[in-house]
Amino acid sequence: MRKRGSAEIAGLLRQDIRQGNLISQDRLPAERLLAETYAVARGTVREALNQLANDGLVEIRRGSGTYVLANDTYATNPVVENATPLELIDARFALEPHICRLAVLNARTQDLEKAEELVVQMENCIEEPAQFSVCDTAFHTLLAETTGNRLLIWVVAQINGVRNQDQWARMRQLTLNKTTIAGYNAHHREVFEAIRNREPERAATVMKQHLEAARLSLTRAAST
Amino acid sequence: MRKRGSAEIAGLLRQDIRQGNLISQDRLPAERLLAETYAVARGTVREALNQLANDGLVEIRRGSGTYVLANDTYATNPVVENATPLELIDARFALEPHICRLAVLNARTQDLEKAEELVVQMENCIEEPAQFSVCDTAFHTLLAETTGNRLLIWVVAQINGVRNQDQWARMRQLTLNKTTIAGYNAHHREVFEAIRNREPERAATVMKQHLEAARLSLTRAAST
DNA sequence: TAATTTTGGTACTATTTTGGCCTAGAATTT
DNA sequence: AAATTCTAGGCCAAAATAGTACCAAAATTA
Repeated sequence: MRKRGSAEIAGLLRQDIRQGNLISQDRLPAERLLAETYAVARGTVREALNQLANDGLVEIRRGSGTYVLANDTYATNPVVENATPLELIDARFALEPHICRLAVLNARTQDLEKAEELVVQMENCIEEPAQFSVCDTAFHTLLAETTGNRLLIWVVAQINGVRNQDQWARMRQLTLNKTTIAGYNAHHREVFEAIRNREPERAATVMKQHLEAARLSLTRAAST
Repeated sequence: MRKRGSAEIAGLLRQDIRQGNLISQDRLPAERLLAETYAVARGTVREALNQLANDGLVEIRRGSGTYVLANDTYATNPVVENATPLELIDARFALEPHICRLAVLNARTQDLEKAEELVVQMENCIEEPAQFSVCDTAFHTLLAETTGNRLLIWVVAQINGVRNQDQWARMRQLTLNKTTIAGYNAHHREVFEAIRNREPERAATVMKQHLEAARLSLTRAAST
């Protein structure tokens, strides 16, 4: 892991603001908390925040907190922010099966290694929904990256940004239990093996089944 | 004069900056680290960095690091702006067939009316590639809107926003002739009728054929 | 309202990181 | 053989960071 200085942290926060993960008038975590989460001294965080304030991205209020300012430069996207979990699943239903096909065509050895690593990691997360979720996102992101198509990579990144929303987190908590995680893991492994064996249509089909299962969990959770 | 190794490294870094892997205000790895990663002595790296600094690409700050400067020459636009026509087609290949399915499920009478209007309009554009192109975009956008999925609508809008004027416009000029427009029109009409008749799979299949044809035109044009 | 907690502001020192500079020797080109 | 470039290492000074403590403004709570 690369050593992170204030410039890196400022960059990370800038990216979050640009992508709309942090929207106007949101309050950033306290400096001491940011320092802890980035495993960095508070002074470093302060330096990063001052850079952002200089750029007019945030406003720092003594005793209160640091707030994201409205900015015309980085147009935030209310549509993406407000997407419902069901809209999200539909979008993934559109994208990911074909992403699987393209991944089959472009997967290199190192991609397969990374993918298998993630699959194994997820299989060890049956009791830990939160960590499973992180790996799950990483897995689907990796598939997009494997396509080598920058446009698709970007689109998936945007959509993944939505998954960090409150509503999504709540739904996830409702739907992710031992049984569903085990089911998802079986899907993930099958997708991985289809890609490794260079079977594009099978990979796409399994991904469809995977998403269909996810959609079912969602609608079932929503109706209770 | 011996071929300078430092020039090679300067070239590699220059490429990273140009491609946007390193963007404005990013800090380059430390000289000692760069030396290690490029398997080269530190002095060589320093020589390379001084070349870049002379070219005004980076700023070297003693005790701090080497930073990428903002530069207008290498436009560091978002990925979307720089997507190639082929990446674009692949992305549409992923999205639009499923969008057709969802459109079938959600199409209201007024959506069908608008779609038919656009189909007719395109059929009158056989001699006018430019106007055909506008209607074509509108048609595909309408399909996305018909799904009612705001996330998909947004994604398609972003993809349609791909400028990359030069490359894209050139490709369009190369590929859009009377014959191809006529072919596309047949596809569009068939998609429209599949949606009107509530046949989701047929709509998706025809859309795939449509995009396959578009991809073929592209690759054929690119190889000439 | 008053007390408490939280939050940013500031100061200070010790440590680490980083670029600047130098040298001697090996490798390559002319 | 001469000249140039690269390697490898050490040392210096500038800058950034870690870590700590305390202050003041704002927010929260009793």
